[in-house]
Amino acid sequence: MFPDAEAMAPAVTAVFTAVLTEGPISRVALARRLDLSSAAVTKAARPLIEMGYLEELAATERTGPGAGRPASPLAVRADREFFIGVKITGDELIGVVCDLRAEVRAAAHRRLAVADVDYVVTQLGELVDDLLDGPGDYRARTRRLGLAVSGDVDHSTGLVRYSPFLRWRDVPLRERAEKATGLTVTVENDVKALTTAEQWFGEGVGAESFALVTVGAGIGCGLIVNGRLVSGSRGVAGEIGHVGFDVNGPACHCGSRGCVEAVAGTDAIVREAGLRFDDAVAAARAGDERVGAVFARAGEAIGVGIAAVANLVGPARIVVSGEGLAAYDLFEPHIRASFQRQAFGAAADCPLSIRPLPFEEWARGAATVSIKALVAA
Amino acid sequence: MFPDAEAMAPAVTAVFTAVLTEGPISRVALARRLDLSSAAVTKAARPLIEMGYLEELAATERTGPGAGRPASPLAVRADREFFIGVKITGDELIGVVCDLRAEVRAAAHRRLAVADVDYVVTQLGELVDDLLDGPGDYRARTRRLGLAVSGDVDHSTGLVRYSPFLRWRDVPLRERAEKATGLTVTVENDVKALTTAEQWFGEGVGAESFALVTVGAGIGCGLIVNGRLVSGSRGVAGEIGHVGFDVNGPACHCGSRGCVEAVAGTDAIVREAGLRFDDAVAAARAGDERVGAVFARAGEAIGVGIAAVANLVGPARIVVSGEGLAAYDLFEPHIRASFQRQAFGAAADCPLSIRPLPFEEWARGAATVSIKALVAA
DNA sequence: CTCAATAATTTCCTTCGTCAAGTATTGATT
DNA sequence: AATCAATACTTGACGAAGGAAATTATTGAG
Repeated sequence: MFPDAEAMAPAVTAVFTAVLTEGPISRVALARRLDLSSAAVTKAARPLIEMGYLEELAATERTGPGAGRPASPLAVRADREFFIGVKITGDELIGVVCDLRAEVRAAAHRRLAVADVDYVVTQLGELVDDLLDGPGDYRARTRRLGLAVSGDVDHSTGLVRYSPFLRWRDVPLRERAEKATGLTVTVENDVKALTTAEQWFGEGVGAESFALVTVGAGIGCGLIVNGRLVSGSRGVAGEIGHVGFDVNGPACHCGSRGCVEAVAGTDAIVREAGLRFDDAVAAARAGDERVGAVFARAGEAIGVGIAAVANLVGPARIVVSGEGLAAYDLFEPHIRASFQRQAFGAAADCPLSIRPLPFEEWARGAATVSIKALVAA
Repeated sequence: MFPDAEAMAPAVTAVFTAVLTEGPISRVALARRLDLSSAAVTKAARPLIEMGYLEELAATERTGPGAGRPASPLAVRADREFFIGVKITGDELIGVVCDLRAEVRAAAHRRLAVADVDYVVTQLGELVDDLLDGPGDYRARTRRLGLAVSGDVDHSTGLVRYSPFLRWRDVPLRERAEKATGLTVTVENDVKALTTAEQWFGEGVGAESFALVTVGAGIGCGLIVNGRLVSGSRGVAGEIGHVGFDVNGPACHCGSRGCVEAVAGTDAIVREAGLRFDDAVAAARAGDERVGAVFARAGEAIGVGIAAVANLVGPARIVVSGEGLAAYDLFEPHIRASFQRQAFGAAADCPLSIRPLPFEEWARGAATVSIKALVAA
C-alpha cells in the first residue's frame, strides 16, 4: 500500500480509486459518487494530498444561476510514482514504464532465445535495469513491477501454475522476480491484466460489467461483472475460444470440434487459406474471394462467441482487440453481423468496439496490475 | 429488515446470513468464517437472539485431546416468521408458505383463465388469503410475499418490464400486489429466484460462483459470480438458450439458427419427433431409435450450452434442472458427454448435478427472494 | 483437584464516518 | 457597495462498530 500507511481506511482507497479512474473530480462530486458525506471525502483526501498522490487543481468557473464557490477538483499526480509492466511471451519480453495514470513513459524489449525460467528471470532483471537507468531517472520513484503471463496464474501467490506457451509449470515467479529486481512484484494472467487496464483506464471506466475479447493465436476474454474480475473457480474463465460454433466444424486442439478458436484462430486461418497469415490478409484485401470467405467465416465465429458472452453475462460494453485484429477491416463487418444475429433481445444493444491493439498494451496491462496492487493492497 | 431495527450493522446481517445458510454453527466458527473477532460475533448475535430469529442449541460434546468448553451453536428459529412465495405463469398461480429456512409448510394453486393483470392480482390476493387462513395459522407471523415471473423484471422497483408468456409490459406488480395483499412484496425473475434459492439453501451453499440451468419450453440459466447474482446491464443475462450450437441448425424464434433452445427446447423436440412431448418420451424409452436420436441431439446441445457457461465464468458447480428434465434419463448421458467434450481444460472438472425439479420449487424460489429481502434490506 | 484447552463474554479503546455548524467564494440583486 | 442565495469545503463533537486483551465458563486429562 501507500508508503506511510499500514492500512488505509476504506474511504481513502475508494477516494483514490475514484480520482484515478474518473479524472479530476471535486470532493462534492466524489461524495455523491461514493455515497459518502463530503466531510468524509475531505478527511480521506488529506493524507493522499500530503503523501503527494493527489493534488488540488485550480478552481474552475461555475455555470448556472446563483453560482457559488467554485470546486477545486482533485487530480492524481501522475509522476508521483512509476510502475514497470512486463509482458512475458515465449520469445520476447516487452517492458514499459508507466506513470500513476498508466501512461507509457518508456518502453524496451528483449528477445528470448529460450523460455527457461532462470534465463528469463535474468533477462527480466536486465530489462528492468535498462528501463530504470535509461533517460527519465525513474529508479528513485519506482517500487513496483507487474508481470503478465498467459496461462493459469495464481494472482494472490504469484505462482504460474501452468503456461502452455512458455511450457512452465508451478513456477514461483513473484519470488523469483522480486529477488532479481528488488521490486515488489505482482503477477497476473495477461488477458486479465489487459482487462483490468481497460476497466481502470480505458473503455471500461465506470462500467459495472465489461468484457474484453482478444483475437490472435488464441481467442480469449476477460470479464468484469459487478465491478469485479471474474477468475473462475478452477482458474478457468473467459475461454471464449472454446465456445461451440459449428458442431460439424474442424477439429480443435482441445479435443472438440468447431470451437470458435478452431475456426477463427490465426492457425485456423492459415490452414484454411493455405497461406501465411500476412499473405492471407493481403490476398483477401486484394479481393481473393476464397480467402475472403475464410476471414468472413472467422468473423462469424468470433461474433457467435461474443454473443455468447453478451447473452450469458450481459456486459455494459464489449471491446474486441488483439494482434489478430491487425486486419480488423476484414473481420469487423462479419463480427458485427454475426453478433447481431446471435445476440438475444436487448443483448444486441451492447456496444461493440472493434480495434487493433498495439502490442505494448499488454505490457501496460501488466503495469496496471501493479498500480492496482498499490491501491488495493 | 428486521422488525425492531432500522438498519442493522453489517456484522449482524453477515452473522444472520451465515447461520441461515450454513446451519447450526458456533460463534467461534462464525468468527473464523466471516473474518471477525469472536467479540463482534457475540455482539451481533445478541439482538438476533432477542428478536427470536436465532437460538442457542444445547452444547455439543467436543473431541480431541485436551478438550475445552463445548460450543453452543447458533441456529435459525425457522418458525419465527413465514414467507409466501408465488410463481406466476400464463395459466396458473403456484403458491407456498415457507419458514425462515425456506422449508415448504403449505402449498396451493389456482388456475388462471386469462393473464389480464387485474384478474391475476385479484386471484393472487385470494390465493394468499387461502394460504394464510388455512391450517397452520400463518397470518400472524407472515409479513412478506415474493413473486417470481418469467421475463424482464426490475427487482429493485418491482416493475415487470416485459414478460412474453404473460404478455405483460411495464406492470408495477409490486405496488399492485402490496395493495391486494397488505404484505411487503418482492418481485424477481423466476430463474434468478430459483438460483438464489439454490445459492442459499441448495447445492450452491458456500460456493462463490454457481450456475443453475433450467430446461423446459425455454432454456435459461441463473448465475452467481463472486457471490453475487449476475443481472446483466440490460436485464439480459443467462440466456444460455441462445448460445450457438450449430450454425446450420434449425431456425430459432430469436431470428438466428441452431441456438441451443432451437434444438433442445420442448417445442423443438416435439417438432423433430413429430409427437407430443409425453409421447416422444415414451417412444424414446421404448427404444424408438429415431426419437431417441432427437433427445440425444437435444442433450448434446444442452451440454454445449453448459460448457459455454463453464468456459466463460468457471462456476464452482452447475445444477441442471427444470420441468423439461422430467425425462432426464433420456438427456443425462448426452449432456455429460457433450459437456466433457466441449469444456476446456479444468472447466471439465466442474461438477454437474442433473435432476428433475418439482414444480413447487419455483414458488419456493419466490419465497426465498422475500427471505433475502428481510435479511438484506 | 489442578491444568491445559477451547468457547464465550466483558471492558475498554480506536477508528471511521456522520451531523451540524461554520467558513470560503462566487454571481446576482438591491 | 452591501447583501443574498448558492455551492464547496472544513471543522469539531459525537456515535456506532469492531478489535484487543483480560475474564469467565466448561470440558477432559493427568
